[in-house]
Amino acid sequence: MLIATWNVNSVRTRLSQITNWINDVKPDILCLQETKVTDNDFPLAPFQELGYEVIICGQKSYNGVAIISKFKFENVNKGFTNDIYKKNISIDFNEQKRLISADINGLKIINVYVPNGSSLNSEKFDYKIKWLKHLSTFLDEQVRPDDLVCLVGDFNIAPHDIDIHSPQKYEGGIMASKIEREALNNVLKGRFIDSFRIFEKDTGYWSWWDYRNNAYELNKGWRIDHIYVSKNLSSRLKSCVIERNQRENLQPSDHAPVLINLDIDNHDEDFFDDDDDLFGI
DNA sequence: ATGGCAGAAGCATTCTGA
Repeated sequence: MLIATWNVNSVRTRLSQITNWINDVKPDILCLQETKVTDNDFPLAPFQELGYEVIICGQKSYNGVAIISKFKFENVNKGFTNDIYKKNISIDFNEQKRLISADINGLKIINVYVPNGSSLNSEKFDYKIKWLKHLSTFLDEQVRPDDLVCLVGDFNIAPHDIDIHSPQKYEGGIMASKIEREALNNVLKGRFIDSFRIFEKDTGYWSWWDYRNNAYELNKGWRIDHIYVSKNLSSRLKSCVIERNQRENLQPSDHAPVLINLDIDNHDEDFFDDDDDLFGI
């Protein structure tokens, strides 16, 4: 089962690149961020024509998330759930469309677009940290111990120094600060693992390159897009790759897709069933 | 310290992103 996340920086501008990539890779589930479009104007048909269902949670100009799936959706949540939501009376975290989740083919898929935060002394940074705390509470209440969970998206945080091309230059700054990393760890709380780091321990792998300063050509990137899976899925992970060639498209997104292959189609029980059938022949 | 590049809104230029 192929599951992907991609900050596309406008689904309408990137539409043909996304459908081309779907035709090429044929993911089972694709989570999008920064769709930058209202639900009324979201281009559903191109994905439906490829045999996918779509759920969307968008707004005008900014933010916006969507999930595209070969399988049907159950228990769809757009934004934070009401029970969580009403506990915070100071900030309306559902105003900005940054969260969508659903149960898909036995998995709980949670797609996030974490706020960027601008700079450490800004109000936006304060919002980013509070948003992550809110997400942590959301997970506390939504996720059961035995759930099979994929928490994916653009986290706008490099988890470690090896996830930045020049860690000394950006040390302690936005997307690299201790405060953000601790807020992220509080979300993960030891219950999730970073799929990419199961397969690759080295530095030099990026999912985002700034449009400015020729960053892609100079390979000055950051790894800020992540696929976290619950620990009970770790033995099912077959691969995790960053599709960096998508950053070489004409008029590309500044992010590349991240893709995992999860072996949940062949449970042990199924193997036994197959064996029984074979012996019966 | 600032801008650089890109998208949306909307028609000149501003806001936002990371």
